[in-house]
Amino acid sequence: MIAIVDCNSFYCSCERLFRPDLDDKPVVVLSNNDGCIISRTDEAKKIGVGMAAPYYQNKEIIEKNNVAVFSSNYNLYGDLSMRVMDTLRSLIGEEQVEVYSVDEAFLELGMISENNLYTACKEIKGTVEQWTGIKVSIGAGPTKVLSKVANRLSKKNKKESQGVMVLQSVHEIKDALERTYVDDIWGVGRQYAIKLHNLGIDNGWQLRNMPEEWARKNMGGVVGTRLIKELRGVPCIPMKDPLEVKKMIATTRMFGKPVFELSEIKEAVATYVSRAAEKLRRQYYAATSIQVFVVTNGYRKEKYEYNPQSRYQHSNFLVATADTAELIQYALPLAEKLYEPGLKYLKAGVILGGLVPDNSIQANLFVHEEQHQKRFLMDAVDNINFSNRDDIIKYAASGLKRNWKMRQELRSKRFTTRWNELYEIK
DNA sequence: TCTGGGGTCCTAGGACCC
DNA sequence: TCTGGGGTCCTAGGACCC
Repeated sequence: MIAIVDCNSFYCSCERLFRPDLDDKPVVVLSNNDGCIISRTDEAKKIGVGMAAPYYQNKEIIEKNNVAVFSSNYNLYGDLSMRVMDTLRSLIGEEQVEVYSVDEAFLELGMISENNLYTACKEIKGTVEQWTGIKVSIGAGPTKVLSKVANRLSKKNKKESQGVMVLQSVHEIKDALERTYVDDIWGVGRQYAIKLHNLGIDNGWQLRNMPEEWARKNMGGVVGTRLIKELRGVPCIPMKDPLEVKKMIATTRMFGKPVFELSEIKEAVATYVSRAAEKLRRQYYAATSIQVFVVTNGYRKEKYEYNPQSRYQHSNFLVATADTAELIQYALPLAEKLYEPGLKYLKAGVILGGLVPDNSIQANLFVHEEQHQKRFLMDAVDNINFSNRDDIIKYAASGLKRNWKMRQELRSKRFTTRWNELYEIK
């Protein structure tokens, strides 16, 4: 059996941890640039705040109801996420936990007897909540897809389920799938949901009973057949090896306000390269390719038209690197190639690909000793930036004025990752 | 004035090989 | 009038996820 542990309104819960006065009040957290609402509590949902909705469209209702609003504080959420995951690992074993996202993890529960599943899940939930202060919901079933179905229902009826739902018997599974619209099934997105409804397939049980061949033709090939099998209780999406390496690392941002000048775009690209390279080094990888892209608001002249268009350029390197200076040298010419005067630029991004573990470069005969020195330099820079302030040491290419920087006006303190932002008790 | 960021997997099609 | 079969690698694009 597989379980999924999911933190309730994760970002909001993190904010509440240091603001207990908000425990029963509506809270929302905004995306970068304070653009969209990306986390909301049940209280906020109840008064009609939309999920993933633009902030400005909800401003009125938010102000009227005294909703607490935060800009996203990823240092804080990342640290608390790690605590939740560490707790899970210590409870059921490192090998049994697959971290699926910042607020979710799959658990392999094969070692727990079927009769004890519910109790075990309750215990896991209780311990995580007690140790970290973050509330979670747990769903369990014979496959990942069914565990997600269970998890969703457990959240929907919190009182009745007490945040834990286990699907074991055929009868339980049938009942759960009949109560779940296809739209709410993991792996069915907007496009497929429309297609399914048009065919009269509305709930999970109906979908489960479709032939695999049909799914192969109509729901993205093998992806579709896997989904049907999982709904039938046949595991097809295995647990991932925790040691598996990433395939790409991206840093992309909307600008705080639209940008027109090449110089500003180059500054932003250099800055994003620095961020991405930091992530790369933190995981002991190096990259062999880079992709730079920009998003413009399109060619149409109509006012306020939101019609984003992206353009890409990429290049490959002969020798993998994790050196910021070198990566900047690859990236800037790409930015120049992308630039076309007169357009309005909304966003830029950098994607590092072809990742390899960086010890494989050190083994490369053709790498000069100097490369290793650069790695020491980078480590020193990373340490200083991390322990003091982001970008206290940075490359000149990434700019000093940074007019394009994103807005983050309502961010809470980084209580758990910065010495000078520790929680104060007076 | 204002709409996030960071990922994964799969497929089709082209270039190339013997 | 006629032109194989089998394979790999790469990229772009589409769908999905949180």
